[in-house]
Amino acid sequence: MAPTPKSDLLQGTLDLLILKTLSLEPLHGYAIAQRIALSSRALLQVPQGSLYPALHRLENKGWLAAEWDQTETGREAKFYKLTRKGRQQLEHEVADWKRLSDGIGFILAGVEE
Amino acid sequence: MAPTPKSDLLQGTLDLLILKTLSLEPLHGYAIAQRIALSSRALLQVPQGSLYPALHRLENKGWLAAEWDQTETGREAKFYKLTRKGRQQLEHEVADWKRLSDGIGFILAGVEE
DNA sequence: CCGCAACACCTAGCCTTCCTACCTGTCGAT
DNA sequence: ATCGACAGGTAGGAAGGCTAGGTGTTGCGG
Repeated sequence: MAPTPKSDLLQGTLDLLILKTLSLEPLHGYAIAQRIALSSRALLQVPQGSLYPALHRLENKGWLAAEWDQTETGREAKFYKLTRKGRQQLEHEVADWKRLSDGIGFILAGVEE
Repeated sequence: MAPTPKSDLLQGTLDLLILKTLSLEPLHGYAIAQRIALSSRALLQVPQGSLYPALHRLENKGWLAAEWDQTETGREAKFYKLTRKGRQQLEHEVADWKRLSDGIGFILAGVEE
């Protein structure tokens, strides 16, 4: 079978990925997905059916602000950018991720004391 | 503020933690939670209400086998051990974790290209 | 002797988040 | 004229974890 590009990321990481991606520059939804795929070196891919609801969710929580604008190619698209709260949330999520990632790292390494 | 013991791990990682912990030696449920806390250096803590249902789930999938026995202190406890299928699943989950972890690592590092 | 903490197991019910599978519409190239 | 990439979206369901409760035992401090 084909190398199975594998979608399926872990619950909870999607917010982190979106927030981090938008912390560099505002982007529209479609571009966010591309950017995530690109900068994760194709390890992670976000399906549209996960992405758009997530964007709405994050916007409702006040972490993102949306605005219609034009892409470089002259199309209408909804651009999202981080709010102040979103930036704080990002820091928070990065810390959480690090804790989890370190914790699992220890366990997988079999490092005991 | 106190170091915030923080529970809340990500969905999907619990199976990995249990499988890995049991790959070293069979343990009963209560001890699994302690072992995870210990070998993650207290970064991760699994509440009982997450642990026991997870053990049943993994057993139903055929990844664990359970057996009543006595603890060192002479109490009855249900000991779980990995099945062959469980070991395969562990490998699988480790690979998935690595992919995710690397992917997010790239993105957080801002490594592009 | 009483009570409480640690040991050890369990369930119900809710909540969140994600995925699959759809749908709409535009633009450019073939 | 049609097809793929671009760009947005929804509906429905499944999965998995958390909170909050519950049972019973053992051992220790007061």
